[in-house]
Amino acid sequence: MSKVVHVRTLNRMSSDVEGATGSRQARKLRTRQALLDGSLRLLADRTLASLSLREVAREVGIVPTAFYRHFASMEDLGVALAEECMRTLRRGLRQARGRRSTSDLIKSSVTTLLEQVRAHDAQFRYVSRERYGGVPDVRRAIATELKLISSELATDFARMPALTAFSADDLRMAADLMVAAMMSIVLALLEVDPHQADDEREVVESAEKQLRLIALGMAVWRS
Amino acid sequence: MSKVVHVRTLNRMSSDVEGATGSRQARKLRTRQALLDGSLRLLADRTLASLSLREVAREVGIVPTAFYRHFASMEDLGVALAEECMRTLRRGLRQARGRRSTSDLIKSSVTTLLEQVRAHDAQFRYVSRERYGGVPDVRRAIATELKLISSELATDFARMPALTAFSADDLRMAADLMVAAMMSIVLALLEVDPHQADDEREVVESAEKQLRLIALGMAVWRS
DNA sequence: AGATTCGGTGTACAGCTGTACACTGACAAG
DNA sequence: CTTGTCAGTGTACAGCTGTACACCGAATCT
Repeated sequence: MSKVVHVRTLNRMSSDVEGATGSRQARKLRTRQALLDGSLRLLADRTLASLSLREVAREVGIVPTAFYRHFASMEDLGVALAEECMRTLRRGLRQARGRRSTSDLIKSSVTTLLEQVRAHDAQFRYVSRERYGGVPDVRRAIATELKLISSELATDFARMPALTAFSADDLRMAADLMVAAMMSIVLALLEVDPHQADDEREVVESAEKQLRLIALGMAVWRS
Repeated sequence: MSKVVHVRTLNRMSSDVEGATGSRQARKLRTRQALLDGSLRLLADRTLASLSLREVAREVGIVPTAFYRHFASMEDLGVALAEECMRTLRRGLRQARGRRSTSDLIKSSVTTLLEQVRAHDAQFRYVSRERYGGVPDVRRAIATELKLISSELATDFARMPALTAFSADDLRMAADLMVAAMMSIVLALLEVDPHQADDEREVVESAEKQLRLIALGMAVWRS
């Protein structure tokens, strides 16, 4: 409510207000980002398909027709949003892989995953909701990024001395399984209430065991 | 199109036409089922959230307001549809487990899964689409049924001599992982074109390997 | 045979949707 | 200083939505 007035004001006032400063293209970029952020806010517990153009325009405080200055359609917005979210996610995972503690790789992976999910709740919710339910283009965008994550993991596997017995195909297969398991863990984490520390711990422990089970299988695998 | 006329005719004509026969409650049940079937047809490549009451009424050839004689809302219809689909799926899986070939359990499981997916394409699509994207009640209905499948698998595991080393919790954990892997296989199968036999075979083989990897892990697991 | 139930119909309305069209005024370029 | 660009505005409209309301007529009950 107040937000609407806020932004609307920003684009009108001459100066001294953050929203109205910057070059024209900078301002355009800012409202574009506002559209993405506002959509994500509205998508906290709904599907993209059930979100109307007018609604997001209202949320960011622009008139409906102005939406078209930034996106050709809601579907377009959805794709851009998916790409932004997946970029965030992939960055998080890469950073997670970077600080691998030698002590317990799996434990630290799950911990980092938990941190990421809690830090980027809305993004994870959007992606997991649209991954299969969304319009084709959004689905494709997400699938592409997930494939990327999977192959990054596969090349990571390839560098591990313990996994020299794996063929390239099998590395891929194992990475796919690992990613699938992690996605189902993400979904379990999203469903549990963070305030219920016990429930959360239970999910985390089960997740660690599942990954350990897969790792165990990989240790005795022969291509 | 012609369907609309068809059904509309059925409910009007006096006799000799299948649609107008039977007791009143039988007829009611039949249109209720028609609503479920029609919805599933329309949901082939869309979300429940994007499907309107009027649309499904049109599809089955009744007037919009008549919808309320059968369901209180589209959400209600969605829940009923989810339950129906999951019942079908669970029956399929149970039957799959029944005819376990001693030769290769995993291979026959994947084969049966493929058969089931191909036979009940629309149901699988609906469930996997609404599993995370749907309205809360529909999600809950699906989650409940999946938990059931998982625990059926867990009790199955419990009867296997090779898995006596597993605690009850760990059996559950392993079953959850197995179900998660199978769901991701289902999704891969839904995405591949059945006419592209090579692609399909590739997915099947990868699926078998993934399940084998998990089984291998279970074989060397110690609670 | 008469009364009741109830799946189905048709009309109606307010509220929302996407988007076409003409506009304004601050910025950027010449 | 003039001119063009373009993110934003406001109005307008047709089409869709859910659902309230009054009604009908065949199956069912008494």
